[in-house]
Amino acid sequence: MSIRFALLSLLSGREMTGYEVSQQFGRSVAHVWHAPDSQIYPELRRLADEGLLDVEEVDDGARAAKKRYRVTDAGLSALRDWLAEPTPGRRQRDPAYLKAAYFEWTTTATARERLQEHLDFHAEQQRMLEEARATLLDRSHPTLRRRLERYPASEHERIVAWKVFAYDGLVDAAAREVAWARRGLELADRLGDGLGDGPAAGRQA
Amino acid sequence: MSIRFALLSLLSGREMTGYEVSQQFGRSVAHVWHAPDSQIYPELRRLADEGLLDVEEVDDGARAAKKRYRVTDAGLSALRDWLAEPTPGRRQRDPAYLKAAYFEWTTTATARERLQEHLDFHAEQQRMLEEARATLLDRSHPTLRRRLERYPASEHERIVAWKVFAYDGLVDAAAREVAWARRGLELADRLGDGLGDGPAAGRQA
DNA sequence: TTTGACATGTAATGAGTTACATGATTTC
DNA sequence: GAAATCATGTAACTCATTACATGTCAAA
Repeated sequence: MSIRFALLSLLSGREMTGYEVSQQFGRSVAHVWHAPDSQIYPELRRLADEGLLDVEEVDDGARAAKKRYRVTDAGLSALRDWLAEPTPGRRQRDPAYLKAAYFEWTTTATARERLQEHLDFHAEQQRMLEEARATLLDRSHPTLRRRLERYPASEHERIVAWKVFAYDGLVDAAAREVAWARRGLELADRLGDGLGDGPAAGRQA
Repeated sequence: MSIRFALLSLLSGREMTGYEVSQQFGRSVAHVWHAPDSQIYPELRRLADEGLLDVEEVDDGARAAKKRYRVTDAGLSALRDWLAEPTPGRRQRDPAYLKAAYFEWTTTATARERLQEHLDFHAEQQRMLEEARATLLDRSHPTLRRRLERYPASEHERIVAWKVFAYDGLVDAAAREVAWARRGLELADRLGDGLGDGPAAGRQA
């Protein structure tokens, strides 16, 4: 259900067409909440149907009719209500950890592959997040700039501070995953090639 | 799709009835992969239908007929194949971070509530995970004990090491969430009560 | 002339959640 | 006699994923 609030959050910065939303989404909110186009467009329509967004058909003649969305007062108030609601505790559900806990069933070589994969993925995530964090800090992030323009300078620090805080957490999380995978690779080294009688060898007692 | 592998993983330790699975699940695998009963029972049946589990109806007279499940060779090989598959990269999707990035739309007091909630939740998670990790390390964890009994002592280290490694990562992750929430509370202190012209006050430029 | 960006989706499927249903037995 | 534990699910729903569908315009 958060997809709608991710969209309201993004649109709270400025009005956008559906296409812009789908583009901007990837460059900003997606770092905290991923969603594909096939979820974005229908949800925009639903939000409009419920009066949380205003739609304006922008017919620029030639091109396909685009729609410009703007958050309504009802939309803002839904956003505030959501922020004021307790956040349901997140369920543990990461396949990488599930696999790791049962690496006994595979060879050390395979475990190493999975860990290297994990390392590469989160190192790349970390890089992207650090980059985004930097453009927030120096206020060069385009979506943020447009957002700040609407508020007095006295508010800017507060707005930026929370976003940087969120990104700090994400960068840390990615770095932690990288470190974990590294420790796993070291453990693989210590365990050696796993030859022997173990479950990994396919024999059971 | 990981629910089936979570079940195969658990049952790879020893055979169990559906009820035992649902109980043990909560005490072991659930730390890495949460699932409610309503997902467990139907999935056990599906796994049996596909030949990855053997079922034996245990009719102990009085009680309702229980079913004892045992992993088949096909089941073990499915488990190994899954471990050998690349793990799809995880999507960023934590409502706590989404909210934090848009705390500008609420008061500092509300932000503080959300952060305290986050802190409490993950502190409790950390406590539980540390406890579980300790019982793995000293081999007193009942599910682990039964598992180890089936293998020669030379294999024990390897089996335990990966599990402890997985739990290490989870403990770290929980600790990191706690630390993040703490930094957020400090930020809330620095930002003060957020009175003023900001979006949180309900006025837009 | 082909590629890529613009622009908006639908359809089918799969995964996960919540709430409910049922009845026996053991323990207090 | 009531409550907890044993034992197994179904049904309805929401949420998310994957794959596909359609067509225009601008630039190389």
